[in-house]
Amino acid sequence: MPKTTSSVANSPNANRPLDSLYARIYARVRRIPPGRVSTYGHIARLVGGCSARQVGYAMAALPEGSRVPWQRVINAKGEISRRRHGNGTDNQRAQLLAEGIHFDFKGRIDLRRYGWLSH
DNA sequence: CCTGTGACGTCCC
DNA sequence: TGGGACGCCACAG
Repeated sequence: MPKTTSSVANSPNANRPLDSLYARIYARVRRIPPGRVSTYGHIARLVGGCSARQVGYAMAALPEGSRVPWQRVINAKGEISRRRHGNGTDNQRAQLLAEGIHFDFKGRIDLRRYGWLSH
């Protein structure tokens, strides 16, 4: 067994997905219903043992066409977080609009209205 | 091993 | 209300 921690997909726990941290993050994200959103930090606290940044990494690591509703995870300010590489933000906004989520004039989502928190 | 980076969050002014 | 500084930490090279 190699000492170094490899990537998620190649991790030694790959055949035990529910034991991997990323899988627990994904499981939590899957529970956000359509038309609602949660935040990176909130998911991190619910899962436990990880930071908001890691949740962002987990979302970035999702393969294209994943069943995980990553578009429902936004930042604590109610904004769609900007990718450094690529333009996935437009896609995310379009998907959320399609779910009936309203963006204010500054492009933000009202978490008091759409936030799926404490779940 | 060391360093830079990033789909974040909290504080402070 | 807004923007910058800083903390954070897994990953990749």
